[in-house]
Amino acid sequence: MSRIPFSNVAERRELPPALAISTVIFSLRDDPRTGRKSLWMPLVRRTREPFRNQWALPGGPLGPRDSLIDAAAANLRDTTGLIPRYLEQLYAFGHPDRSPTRRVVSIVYWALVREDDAHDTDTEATSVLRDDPHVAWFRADDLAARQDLAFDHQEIIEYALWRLRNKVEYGSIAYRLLGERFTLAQVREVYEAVLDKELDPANFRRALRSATDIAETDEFLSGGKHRPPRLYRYTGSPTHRLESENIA
Amino acid sequence: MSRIPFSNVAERRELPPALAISTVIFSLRDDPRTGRKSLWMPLVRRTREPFRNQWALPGGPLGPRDSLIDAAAANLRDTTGLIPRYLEQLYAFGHPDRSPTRRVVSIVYWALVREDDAHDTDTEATSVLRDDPHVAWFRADDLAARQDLAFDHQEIIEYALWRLRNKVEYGSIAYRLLGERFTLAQVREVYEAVLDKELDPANFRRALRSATDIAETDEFLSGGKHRPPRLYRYTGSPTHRLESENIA
DNA sequence: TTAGTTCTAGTCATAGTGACTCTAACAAGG
DNA sequence: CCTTGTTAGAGTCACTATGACTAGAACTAA
Repeated sequence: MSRIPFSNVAERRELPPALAISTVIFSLRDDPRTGRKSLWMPLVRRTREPFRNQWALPGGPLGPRDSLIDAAAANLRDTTGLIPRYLEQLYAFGHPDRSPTRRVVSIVYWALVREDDAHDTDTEATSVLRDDPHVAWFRADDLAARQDLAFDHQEIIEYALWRLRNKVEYGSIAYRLLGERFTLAQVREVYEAVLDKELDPANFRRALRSATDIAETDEFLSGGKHRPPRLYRYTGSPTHRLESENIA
Repeated sequence: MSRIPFSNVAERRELPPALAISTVIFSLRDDPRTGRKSLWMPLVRRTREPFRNQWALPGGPLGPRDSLIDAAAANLRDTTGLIPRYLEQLYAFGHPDRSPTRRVVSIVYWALVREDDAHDTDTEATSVLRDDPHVAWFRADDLAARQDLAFDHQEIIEYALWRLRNKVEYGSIAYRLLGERFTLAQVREVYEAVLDKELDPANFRRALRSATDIAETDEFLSGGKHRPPRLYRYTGSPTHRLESENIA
């Protein structure tokens, strides 16, 4: 690893572009504002220039022996402690001026994390330095409107949100944000959070029951102050287009 | 540009990954086999190792001042002479072993070219060396099954074909593969070629007329041995998600 | 003038969907 | 024990989208 000194930014820009991997992480959380569930994501605070102390997507360099998705998963674990249930390539961002120093091309992945997994990590991360946390969670909708994020990360988040909302296979998305067993109402909550609109429970139920990748179990979820709903499980295959992508 | 000598492949692999841009180009052509139109794409013959003399996707390095899409367009013009009507990022391929020499991460774009534009270039390219052409056109379906392409380009083509067939906005795709004015039957030919199945003319007509991004003109296409069909034009906006992407 | 072709309009049955109603099955509180 | 509140889950109705099909319109070629 030889570091070559350059006198100014212009010269650094003529270097071959550096390659970085970043990840947009989605999880589901209770939203104190609306009372419903909504989409949240963790950002990390930058410790170095440029954009020191500003919030950024977790990311890092590409290891010499890692595939792109492995690099994304490894980095995600190192920076946030999270292990995603889903990981898919989002887009490669490479505008020449997206980094003020040397040119960086970022291959961005997007990940889905279960609510339980995410909450564990959250407390763990904030317990280190509660006043100045290294990782913090934000409402996805808020971030898409903020202007103080590092690099072009606000634009990336905006695009990730768009992709999530225009994803065709919502079935698998809901499953990966929930646990092994779930009620149809929970799936509906996922849809409502992602699409940001209320759905008719009866019609939604009818649609889901005609979906092939969800099967009913013999278990029911008791404890609510109402009729116990039946639990369902995901039966669709975890594989996707492009083998070895995504995560079980 | 200093070239550092390395004794073996293993050491080269520890270098930072090189970045390359490649493009999968689709165009529409008469298919002598089926008699209908089908999807074709041009490949270039490699002049250097590795995979010397084998067919590969057109591609090249990323210029220091070009955006990713500009690099794709520039390279596409230089290697094949083609100017695409549509250009969108497909995927970033970065498996550690996809190149036998040093590690290469390829950001791949996919392009749509009009039949007229493509045919000009074809004759131009083959006229240079008719026996051993630099560029040649292949049926997309055939390529997706071939095993003798350079690098992982067969896999990339397979994925590009899958993406094209699962594209939601077919309207704009048909428009970009055709000219400014087109008949509804021509649009149907595009759909039939892409989806690889026959469509009912009357039903297809009904569906297209309810689409908002196609408007009828006062012109008709005469010359056929049948009732002259009306000509239509595309009125949808060329802009897409991610500004400055795609091409007018 | 006739035959052959495609364009174009229309019908009919069916599948899917949004809005809505109603009953079932629990918990909580008197 | 019984009422009330809540959500689960089944079902109805109207409307829309779509596949299969029929038939007339408008051209060319012979």
